[in-house]
This record gives sequence, C-alpha cells and structure tokens, in this order.
Amino acid sequence: MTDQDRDLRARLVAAGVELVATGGVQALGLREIARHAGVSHGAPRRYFPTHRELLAAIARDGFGRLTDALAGADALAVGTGAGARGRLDALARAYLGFAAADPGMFELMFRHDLLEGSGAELRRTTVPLFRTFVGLVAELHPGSDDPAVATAALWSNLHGLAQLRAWGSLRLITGSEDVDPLLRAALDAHLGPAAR
Amino acid sequence: MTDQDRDLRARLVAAGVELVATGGVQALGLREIARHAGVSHGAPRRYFPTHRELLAAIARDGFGRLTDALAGADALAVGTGAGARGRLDALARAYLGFAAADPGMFELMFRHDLLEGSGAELRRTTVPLFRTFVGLVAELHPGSDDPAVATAALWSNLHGLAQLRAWGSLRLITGSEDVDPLLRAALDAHLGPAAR
DNA sequence: GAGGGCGAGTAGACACTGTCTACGTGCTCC
DNA sequence: GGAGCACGTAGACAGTGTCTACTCGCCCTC
Repeated sequence: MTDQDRDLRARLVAAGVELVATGGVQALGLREIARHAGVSHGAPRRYFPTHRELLAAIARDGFGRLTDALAGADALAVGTGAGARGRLDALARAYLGFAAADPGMFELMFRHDLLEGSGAELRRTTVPLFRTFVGLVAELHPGSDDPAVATAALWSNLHGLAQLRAWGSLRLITGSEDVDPLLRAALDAHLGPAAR
Repeated sequence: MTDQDRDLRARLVAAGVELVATGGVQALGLREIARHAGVSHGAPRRYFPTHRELLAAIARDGFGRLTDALAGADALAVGTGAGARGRLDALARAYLGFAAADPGMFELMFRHDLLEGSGAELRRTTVPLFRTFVGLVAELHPGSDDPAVATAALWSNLHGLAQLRAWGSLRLITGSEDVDPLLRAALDAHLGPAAR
C-alpha cells in the first residue's frame, strides 16, 4: 500500500507527524501540511474542518506512540524480572526518552492553545497510561494514603524535567547536558532510594 | 507621568503585559500590541526589529515580576521566623501562585519558539533566582553531594505541576482542582517531611 | 532667525496564513 | 447511460509580520 493509496486523512496526519519531527511545531502550517501531502490547501478541510482539528489528530497520533513506547519499555522491564521500582525507572526513562527523541511532537501534545476543543479528549488518552503508574507506585508504597497524588507528583516531576531540558534551563543550572542525575534524584525522592 | 508621556518602548511592553494577562499568548500579535498602545503597526519596528524581540521584552518583564514575587515571598517567610524548609515552601507556593495568577505570561516565558534568539539571555535571569533555592536546599541537606542537582530536580517538579495544571491533566487524574496536596507531596519527597 | 538633518511614526505593499465558497471531475449505483 | 455525489481544486478574503517610501516636527548650526 503506497502513500497515495491511503486515504487523505491518514496521509495528512502522517505528513504532520513527519513535519513536526523535522521542523517542530512551527512547521505545522495547514498549507504546509497539505503541500507535504501533495494536495491543495483546501483539501484538508474535507476531513478536518479547522486547522486545530488536524493538529489534534496529529497529537493523538503522538499520544498513541507515547503509550506504545511506555508499554514496550514496561514489558521489557518485566521481561528482565524487574520489580515495581525497576519498572517505574524504565517508564520514567521512556517518557523522557520520547520527549527527547521527538521534542516537537512532545511540545504539540501539551500545547493546549493549539488543541483547544479536542483537549479534553486527548487528555483522556493519558488516563490508562497513568493507571499503570499508580498501580506500581501503590505496590511500592503500600502504606501511602493516596497513591494517585503521589503518582501525579512524580509525573509532574518527569514532565518538568522534559520541559526544562527542552527550554535549556537545566544545562544552564547544573552545568551539564545530562538529565540522568536529575532523573535519578527525582525518582529517589519520590520512590525512595533504588535497591541495588 | 501619563501613559502617553512614556516612551513607546515601555508603552509597547506594558500593552503586551496587559494583553497577555487578559487574552493569553495568542493575543500578542504585533499589530494587536501596536493598536493597544495606540500607534500604527509599523511603529514597534523602531524599537523592536522583529516581533519576537518585542515578545522577549514582554517575557523579560515577566521574569522580573516573578523574581520580585519570589523575593517578596521569601522576605515574608524570613520575617515570620521560618527556617530553610519554611522558606522553600513559601518560594514554591509563590512560583505556582505566579503561574496560576498570570498563566499567559508564564506560558510566554517558557515558549522557546517565540523567544528564540533572546532565549539564552532570558534563561540567565533565572540563575540568581535559582541560587537562593540551592542555598536553602544545601542548608536543609548538609550531607547532599550535589545540592544543585537536588534543587534542579525540585524546580522541575514545581514547573511540571504548573504546566500540567494549566493543561488540565491534574484535575483529570486526581479528580481535584487543588494542587496543594500535590505540591505538599512534591516538597515532602524532595525535602523530607515538613517539621510541624 | 532661517535652513538642513534626523529621529519618530505613518501608510501602503508584499508574501504568507487559515477560512470560506464556487467550481470541476471522476466514480458509483440505479 | 445518466444522475448524484464524494473528493479535491482554485480563487477570494481578511488578517499577519516584515519591508520600504514618505511625512512631520524638533534640534543644532551658521
């Protein structure tokens, strides 16, 4: 099945995914995406009434990829006999790895101004992903009063690390490009020191 | 000194600050700012060669306000006899408070795509602010090997909380609009349980 | 005091954007 | 075989950021 055979809807999303990976969010102009998909600027309108809905579809693809990446990393950790802490380490690394590998997509996924309208639906896609986090945190800290709160706090930490690295502040402050010590510190703080 | 007396440079920045507070980042069009300042769309060019430089000047104002807010909160905490932990609590609350009070400005300040070019200079303004954080963390954990790393990890957590709240994910996950438990959890995780 | 120079702001052009609308065009189905 | 229609094209429109004349008013100099 060639690129031309797929329906335009899928081709437009694929073009957006490719453009955002190479040129960042600012490369996601409506006409630019249409050009990249080889159609006129009016064509997308048939499938996406507005530019934002097209962007939302691209972001939805990103959420799907993120979910897959996390599931894959978790499965790998489970395969090596990792416990709850090891799995959380792997998930956290995968989250930051996704943000580093495709920073444009990561930015798009959390640019609520571009996704307004579809935001609620996209937010919901992160919920199941979040549940496995909560389960692991609960397993690690059986006595915790509210594992959801603890998990949300941890996730915020990961998210902040991803954002501040993208912005360049971390390098400026710690003097190093390496987020790994920061990630380790965050995980240790929230989950207790890792067993070695 | 009326608004008309100030030089246009300051008036444009003031207009931008006002617009971003009421309409968010998307209200910061070059022509929109010029209109709001009562001049033609070509006028800003004399002071800001490009739109982005004007946005950077507005963001710089935001960083100044944030610095002031944090310094004020810290001074207040010191005045009530707070120790290192109490001061960090106050600083963290002020950081999140700033982000909640002026979310548009907060977003602009970390939109590297809009500030490209002036980004490095703006990033530098956060450094002294960060140093007081590091000093307090070092005071709290004298045995820590690298307080800068621990502080950067904590700051990332605060930043992530601010971002995810703005995006709306936290409410969806914890079921509550209230970030306070999350902030408490983050501070406890990084700094140890608060002394009561 | 008259005149030249210049800083400051205006106004229009330009290429570009997202949206809207009228128009082909080729396929399907009765 | 012809009607209907899903699909994509092409142009118009208002808006954007940037660039380039152009004008106006003030200061400095002779």
